[in-house]
Amino acid sequence: MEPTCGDTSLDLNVDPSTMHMDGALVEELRRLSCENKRLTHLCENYMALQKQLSQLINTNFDQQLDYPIESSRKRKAAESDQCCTNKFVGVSNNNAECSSIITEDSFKKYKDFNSSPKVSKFLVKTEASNNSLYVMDGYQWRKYGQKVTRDNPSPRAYFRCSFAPSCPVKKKSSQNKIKLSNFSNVSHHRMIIWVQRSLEDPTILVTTYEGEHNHGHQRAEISLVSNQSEALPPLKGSSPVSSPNTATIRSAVCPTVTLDLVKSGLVEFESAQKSSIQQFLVQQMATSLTRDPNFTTELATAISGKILEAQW
DNA sequence: CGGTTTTGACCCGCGC
DNA sequence: GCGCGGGTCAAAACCG
Repeated sequence: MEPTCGDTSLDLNVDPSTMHMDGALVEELRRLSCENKRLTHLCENYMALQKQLSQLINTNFDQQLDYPIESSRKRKAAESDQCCTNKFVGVSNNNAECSSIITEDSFKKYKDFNSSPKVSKFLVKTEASNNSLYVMDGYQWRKYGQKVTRDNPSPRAYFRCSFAPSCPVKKKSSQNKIKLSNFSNVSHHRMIIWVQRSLEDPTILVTTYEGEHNHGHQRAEISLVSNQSEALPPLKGSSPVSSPNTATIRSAVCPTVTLDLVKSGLVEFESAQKSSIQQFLVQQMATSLTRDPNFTTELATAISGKILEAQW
């Protein structure tokens, strides 16, 4: 499937002082130009193949997602609520040619069959070595249970949205536990998530959301995992969101950025968050690309090709 | 010390 | 009514 090609590594360590526009050099530049065109063509073919693959995967996921939700209670709810069930497929950018891949942290909504988000289902591609059930989607979740279900040996983890100004769900001292009856009054505010690994593909996390957030994102946690670095471990213990008025952007490479929401407010935070993420993504891509010796080689080849074209 | 995670126990709905 | 299985609770452990 992967197109085969010869050794494309080029020795561009040429001393400019020894550079003479003689026949040999022109011939070399012509060869490099041809090679560059061949690489470009190769890259286009690769992208086309990858597009086809992702379309194929999406088709398969659509078929797999048509199974009813496991619990009989859920099954009934799903039947009655079928029209408002969303099915999303989160697909990581698993381009092996890049030195960075975007993992579950930045999964995207791939399909939206209905505008009502009461029940949403995501498939999130994860690293094979990553066994955690954490899905970083910008919100902060508190795990409140884990269960091994009958039809899947992988445990299912249950999370609740742990922070919202209007959300009364809080864990207090042992004398002031939140009872189940408290939830019934605020059921429309309640946001529940459960996560389970797919039986067919253990690297895929099946993430189901129930309810709607009545607040903005509390935290944008984008993790770009390069070939050298590791995925961020789940946040344990004390949350980096030290107060309800702060939000933290973490990354494996960049230092932690904490935004003060006291003055700016949530709306401004949303835009600041987006621009921070965009800025971070650009920086991360640039860092990853410049760190890759193959990229610098290809860049030099492309530039020399352009120079050659201009000269002809 | 306060918040989060873990995990066994309990609750409750459903099918038989 | 009983058993099963999924969902949730809550005490203890853990962590920064």
